[in-house]
Amino acid sequence: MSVVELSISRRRAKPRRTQEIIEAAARVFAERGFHGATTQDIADVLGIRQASLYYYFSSKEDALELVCARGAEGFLEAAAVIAAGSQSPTEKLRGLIHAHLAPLLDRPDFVRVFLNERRHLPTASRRRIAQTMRAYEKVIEEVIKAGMQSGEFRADLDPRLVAYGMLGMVKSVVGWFDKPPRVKLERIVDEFFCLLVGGLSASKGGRGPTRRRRRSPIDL
Amino acid sequence: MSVVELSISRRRAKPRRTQEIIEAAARVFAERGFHGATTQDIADVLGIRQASLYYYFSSKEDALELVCARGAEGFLEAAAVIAAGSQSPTEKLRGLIHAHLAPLLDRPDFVRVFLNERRHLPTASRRRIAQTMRAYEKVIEEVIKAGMQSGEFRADLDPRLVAYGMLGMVKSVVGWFDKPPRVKLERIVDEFFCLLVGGLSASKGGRGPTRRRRRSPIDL
DNA sequence: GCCCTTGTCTATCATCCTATAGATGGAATT
DNA sequence: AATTCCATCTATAGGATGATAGACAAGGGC
Repeated sequence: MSVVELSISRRRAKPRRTQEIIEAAARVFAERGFHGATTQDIADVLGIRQASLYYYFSSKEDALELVCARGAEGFLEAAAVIAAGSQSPTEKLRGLIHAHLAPLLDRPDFVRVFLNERRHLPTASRRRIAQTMRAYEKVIEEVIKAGMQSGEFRADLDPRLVAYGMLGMVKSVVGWFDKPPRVKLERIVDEFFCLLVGGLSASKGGRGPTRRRRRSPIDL
Repeated sequence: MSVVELSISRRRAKPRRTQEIIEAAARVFAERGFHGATTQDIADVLGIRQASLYYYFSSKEDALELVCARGAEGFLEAAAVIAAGSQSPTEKLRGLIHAHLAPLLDRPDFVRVFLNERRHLPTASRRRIAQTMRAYEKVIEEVIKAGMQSGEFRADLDPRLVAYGMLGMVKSVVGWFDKPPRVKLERIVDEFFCLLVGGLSASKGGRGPTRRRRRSPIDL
């Protein structure tokens, strides 16, 4: 068996099970927090022995890194693509909200762990993620700034605070979106977008962006 | 010494030091999370022995309860007072934002622990706090509903989602308000209020609430 | 001077938890 | 059929951690 074949079979065989292991870790970390969770808890979810986990990761911290990596995956990239596009700042804002919320649908636990437990990562990877997130915030801030400069957004607010406010709003969704009563994610995007752009006040002449009533079949 | 005097002297003597102990616990819990923190860490902050802590609380969990209790203190009450007042919904909204942020000034660590670590409380107190918080959310939702019914707020948004959005926004402040570059809390209130009520869009006739330029000497 | 209270200390236990080492059984490969 | 590889197991080391028990020093009231 050649080296190439070996690495291929490794890439075929391991990932399936490894994925399951990491998913279990994500679930447990999300539920109890990193330090509140034991490797035994993870093993229980999988129905295997605690020590068997170490075949897949080399330490509990390592498992956290794997989970966080997947939880953080794509945020910056997706935002950067949207920001670099040719839409108006208002349209971009909608895209950014949507892009931030979309990962909650397919990997909520990973996102949760990434958001809540990343501070427990070893210094190196924590720094790396922090840097990525700063860049992410920057992207959003720049879109807001652009909108202010183009006259599309009001210019009397601090773009950084607006960015933080919006981020806080969307980040908090992870805490309740899958608890009853369940709200369709697309509706959250819609409402938050309208709220952010148009504001709560009814006393407006030309009210912000017209609300999209129905959306194209698959947009998510 | 009568029973009454005894209980008075207890309430005079202990609280000073007890306060310091709980403050240390709050600091450590805020920094490392409940399970990530050890009683030794708390003792180190105080410069005493780990075992000495147990003179002040009976278990680590008990310490968490004390910290969380103080962190949660007053939120619901302050909001209820504002909601019951005679101001307009718009004014009330400003008050609610302010009331939520104010505790960050004098006890940020307690609030942090309350927000991030309350899930690790023993079931009983966790339930109690959860209930209080639901009531708190309800108060905010009702103010928003009232504004919609009075025609002061736009009525095409889901009041619950608006409440969640606003809460997410203000809750996130605990994560960055005391990191450089520091922003005066009153300014955060102001900007978030304007953003929420007026929206980001510049295309409005009568723009939401006029921004308060200078505020009365002491409002906090 | 005596005694009680208060706050802290020393010493220690028992438990829990991560991580390692090496064995085992079955599947795949040769 | 023999060998190798993979995934899991058993057993356990080793350390950290929460908590208890009891000693002790300082200070105030009697």
